[in-house]
Amino acid sequence: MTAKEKTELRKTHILQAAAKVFAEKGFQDGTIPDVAKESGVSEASIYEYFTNKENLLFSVPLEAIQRLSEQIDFHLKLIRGSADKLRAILYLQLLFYIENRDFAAVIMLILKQNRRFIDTEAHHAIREHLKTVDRVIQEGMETGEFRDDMDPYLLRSTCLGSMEHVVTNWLMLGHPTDEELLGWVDPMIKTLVQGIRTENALHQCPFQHIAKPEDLDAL
Amino acid sequence: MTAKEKTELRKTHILQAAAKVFAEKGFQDGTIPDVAKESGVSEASIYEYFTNKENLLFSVPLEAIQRLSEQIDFHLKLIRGSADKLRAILYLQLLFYIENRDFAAVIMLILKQNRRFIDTEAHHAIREHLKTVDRVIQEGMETGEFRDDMDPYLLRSTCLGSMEHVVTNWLMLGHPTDEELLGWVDPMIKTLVQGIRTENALHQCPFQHIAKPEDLDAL
Amino acid sequence: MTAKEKTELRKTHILQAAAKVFAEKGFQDGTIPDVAKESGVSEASIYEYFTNKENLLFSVPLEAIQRLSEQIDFHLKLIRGSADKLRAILYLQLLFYIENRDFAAVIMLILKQNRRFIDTEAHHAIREHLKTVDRVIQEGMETGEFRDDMDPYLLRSTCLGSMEHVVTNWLMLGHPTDEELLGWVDPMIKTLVQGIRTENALHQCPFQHIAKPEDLDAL
Amino acid sequence: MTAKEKTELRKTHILQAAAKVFAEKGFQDGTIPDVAKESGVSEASIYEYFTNKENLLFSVPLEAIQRLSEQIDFHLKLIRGSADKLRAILYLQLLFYIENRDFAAVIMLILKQNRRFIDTEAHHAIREHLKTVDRVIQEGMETGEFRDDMDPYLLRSTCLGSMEHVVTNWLMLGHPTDEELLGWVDPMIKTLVQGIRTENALHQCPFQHIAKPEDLDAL
DNA sequence: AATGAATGAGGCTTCATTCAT
DNA sequence: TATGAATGAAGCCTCATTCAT
Repeated sequence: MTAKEKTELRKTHILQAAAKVFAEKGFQDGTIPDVAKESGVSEASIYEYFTNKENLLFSVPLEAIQRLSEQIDFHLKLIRGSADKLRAILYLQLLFYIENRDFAAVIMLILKQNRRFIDTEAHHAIREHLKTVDRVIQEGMETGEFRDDMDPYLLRSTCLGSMEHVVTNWLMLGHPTDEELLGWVDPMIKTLVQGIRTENALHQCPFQHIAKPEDLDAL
Repeated sequence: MTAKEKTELRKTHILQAAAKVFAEKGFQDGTIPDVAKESGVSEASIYEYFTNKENLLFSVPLEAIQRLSEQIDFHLKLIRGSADKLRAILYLQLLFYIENRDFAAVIMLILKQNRRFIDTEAHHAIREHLKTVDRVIQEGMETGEFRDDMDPYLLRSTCLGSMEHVVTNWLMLGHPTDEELLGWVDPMIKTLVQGIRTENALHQCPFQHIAKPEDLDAL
Repeated sequence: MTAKEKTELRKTHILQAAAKVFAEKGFQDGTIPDVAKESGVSEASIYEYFTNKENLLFSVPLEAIQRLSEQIDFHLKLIRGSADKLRAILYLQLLFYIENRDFAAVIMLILKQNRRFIDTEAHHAIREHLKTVDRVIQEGMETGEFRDDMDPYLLRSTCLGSMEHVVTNWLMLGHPTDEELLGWVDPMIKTLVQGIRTENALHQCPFQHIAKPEDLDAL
Repeated sequence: MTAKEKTELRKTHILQAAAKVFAEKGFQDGTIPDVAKESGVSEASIYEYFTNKENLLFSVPLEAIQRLSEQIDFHLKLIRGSADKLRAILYLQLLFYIENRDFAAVIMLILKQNRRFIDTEAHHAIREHLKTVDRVIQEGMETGEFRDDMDPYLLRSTCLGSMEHVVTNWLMLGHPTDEELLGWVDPMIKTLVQGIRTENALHQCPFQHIAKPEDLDAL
């Protein structure tokens, strides 16, 4: 028992080191020797826990994503209103990124780009999480809180894309600060929910002349 | 004259090959030998045109971004209405990505992640482009077409983030098809402009109880 | 214990191979692959022991010089008379060169020419050795065995320069044979100590008219 | 005629550039591109004048050595006394090195180490120069100005070795200054001619017990 | 279980050299 | 004659990975 726990601890330890190294240097520039140094574990030992360098990379977000997912699922049960649920998702996700910056960098900057990541258990967990978001959106449409004349996938993309864009800039440029970042959740949600246009502009949506006729009905 | 043109042609040729290689394999897994093979030029010759592997990478988007930027600037002059202008920007950008898939992949997947890219001429061109977007948003706020109670940076992030998210998925997952992708411009704009909520929900924005008091006025 | 010894042995082994390769081909023409082949060790392994090709080069003479230095210091304690001490120094040094031809070539032909070698631990050891020579000369002047109207640095240069010239030719031209070389120690010392001129010529040193007045007293 | 002169000028120009480059960086680290840049001539053009990089190197000292040799030969005719002649040789050689530092570095530091240099026309010129030195020494022995119980080769080695040692240090360490260096000719000659020992020590040459019996007679 | 030691594989890069103009 | 352009060849070095202890 203690032996197994010890092993598990060591593994976590290596994963944290890997997250830091990969976050700082990227996957290819971050080396196994780097991870060994950072974790204080020998190179050979890393291969006792992970079959591969890539396997190590893919293992970095696994546990974290699951934890985040569970957390979100739990909170969603306590919230009524689709917009509020959306808000909670973004909030918790941002909070998680802030508290686990290295993981965030690995997920947002490195894994996003790796085609093989898609076949991974971690990516499966991400897709599960996406389903949750989809469910919230679906629910919002069904209850009439959200428009139902929009592509749900686009809606999701808009929500997540906004956040990811902001997070990526935060990771790459160090802007804004952690606190400011969290403070942006509400404005972000507000923008998404209310839309850009003013009330006056409500009935003269200027691009509609390009849209297909059936879109007009949707207004 | 012809000699210089030939040289320029060769350079462009190498850049296209590099774009393809890096788009397919990533920066580190794509090798100079790969680019040499793809372009039919010797490895050594590549170094006649580019000082570095990284310099080669950074040169890939340079000309393309400038071309796109000029194109966008030109079209914007012909369009009235901020929303329509936003739409044109997204449309042209998507069109460009579709027509230059490799460049798109290099910009969206590879360079996004490279910290040194920020100090690059190409990145400068990108920042210039961002300024154009900002100007459109600013203009929309000033003319009253857009709400002016929102952070312009967030607005921009929402627009671009949505598109980038979609493009990234298109690049990584091959979904949707090229035609579908272009067809999403209008729905995307619509989502952004109109917001998510229904008319009924207009006056009961559910998350406002968290927002600061002055936000209420803004409604 | 045995493990450490084995490591040390391997290192020495590589150093000997390196000495041979560099002695035969020079530093630049002698390659790491050459050293690998000569030592029967893989290229990569060489980098386990030495950070650099240059570091490998600089490590070649390190241990040898220290050993020689200690040997000389030990013998000097047993000898009276500055000329005899000088003789011992030259003798031991020549003997060492003969017995370690590759090291000799590396020191005399290759390192002599490398400006960065000066900042090296090995070069420090050489400077220590030079101090020993200086001390002998100083002592000879103080005891009255040597003239004290000469620049000690020049005296040292004459002694070492003579030897180095002979050794360099021996290394480059293979002339004279090893035995002959050792046999030259006494004539060399004799030449240095007695000077070139005959007794008759003692008082008509022809170039003195250029020398400073006080030099005349010294005669 | 003018065409030929122009060609000759260009060649000299390249040689000077090569001397500078090789003197500063060594033969291998100094590249043809370096020489091209330094001389303002294209790389390809260098190959119009020299078959090889090594041929370029070997051509660097050729003309200079011949010029120096002729100069020395000329001056020697004007001087009586072997010691004075020796002095003139050292003086002119040092002067030449000082005035042609790059050539000096190439000869002393680079070519000394190159085995193929021996088969070169320039090396032939050097050997001719050595014969001149030998002739002076021989003459000194025959006229009774120099001892004739010494190996002439050793005598020459002592003279040249002393000088080379000093010059090498001057080149590598920048010590002494150019003026000081020339001022050392007389002390150097004095040391060589008079020997190290004092008059008192004349009849108790301490190492003689090792020397062969016939050496005793020489005293 | 943990690791020191060893290496195959391969990438980036540089240059001497050639050739067509 | 002069050179811009092109490249084959090769070296240094790094690292993921294995294996004996």
